[in-house]
Amino acid sequence: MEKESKVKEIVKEKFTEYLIKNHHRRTPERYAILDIIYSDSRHFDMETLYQTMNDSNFRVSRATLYNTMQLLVKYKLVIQHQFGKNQSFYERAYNNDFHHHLICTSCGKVREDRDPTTKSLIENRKTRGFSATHYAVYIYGVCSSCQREQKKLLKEIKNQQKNK
Amino acid sequence: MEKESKVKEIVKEKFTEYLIKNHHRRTPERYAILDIIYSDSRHFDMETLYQTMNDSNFRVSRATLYNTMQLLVKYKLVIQHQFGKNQSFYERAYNNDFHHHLICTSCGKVREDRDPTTKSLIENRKTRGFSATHYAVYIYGVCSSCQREQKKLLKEIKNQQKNK
DNA sequence: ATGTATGCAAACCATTTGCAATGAC
DNA sequence: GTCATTGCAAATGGTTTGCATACAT
Repeated sequence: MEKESKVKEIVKEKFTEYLIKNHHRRTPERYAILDIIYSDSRHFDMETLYQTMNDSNFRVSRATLYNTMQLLVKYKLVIQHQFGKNQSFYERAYNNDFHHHLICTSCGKVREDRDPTTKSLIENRKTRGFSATHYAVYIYGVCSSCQREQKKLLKEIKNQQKNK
Repeated sequence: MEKESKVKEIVKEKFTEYLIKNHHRRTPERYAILDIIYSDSRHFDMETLYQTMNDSNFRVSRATLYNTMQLLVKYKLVIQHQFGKNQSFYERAYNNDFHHHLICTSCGKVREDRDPTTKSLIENRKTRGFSATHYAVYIYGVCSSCQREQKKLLKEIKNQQKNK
């Protein structure tokens, strides 16, 4: 808990630094958005963020959300993902351990999976003529609950054929 | 060259097998699309595929393209990517060595980078309650030509400030 | 005071969908 | 002959944009 609030302070400082350096204004909206994002370490989509913001005491327009997310991504305070649908997902970048993303192609849910080995492997891999800043690993498959669902369905089909 | 045409034959057979098994029709459009895709080993977007198809002697509608791509992805003959924009990219799945994707955040170009080590590491990693089918590694950064561009720009700015 | 950021609504654009016509089975 | 597939055009939905207003500097 205590550590979390410290993280919030640090990213807030970093954000301030970037905003000043790039001659952008330090608006309450921007800080409110950053705060909400760093109140949770999981990934989220825009609609969820929009709802969460407006359920909290801070009403923000979608336009401002998109605008601010672009800044945060550029400043590397937020990572942007696309898990196969034409929709962006985001997660905080600072103080967030590297993890693979296990994406269920059946229900669309995304699970995280920490993997320090792959992390260091990818990080230490140098590629001539390319200056890497960040990376992502997406593993597609079927999650356990969808596997159960599919087995059940298969069984039903077999039973139906038997009863013919 | 010879090997390539053999690959085409094999995927064609696989496609036929899947289509029959799933009671889908074997239309000339579907085979023409598969053929075009396996004429190139690089990734491509829908618009490019649409143009390529129509520049060749086979005119196909966008609807059919999207429809067929869904099938090919489902049958794992094609891999679908999203490199950060709300647009899908595709590449053939069969006989295509695993590679990382180096995505330039400046110009958007995507380069491939073979890496057998990471491949086996990810493949051998078992995750409880998740049955993985395929995976992708995206590395974001700045490509060499954009790095040069940026350095040049920086120099110009410095010179301008000097001349003031 | 100046001009950037916000909020709203309209525009955008890749993708999906509805439907009549076509053609694989 | 039947019904899945095609092609077209319209709809969808996440994201972007234009513009008047608000407010950080």
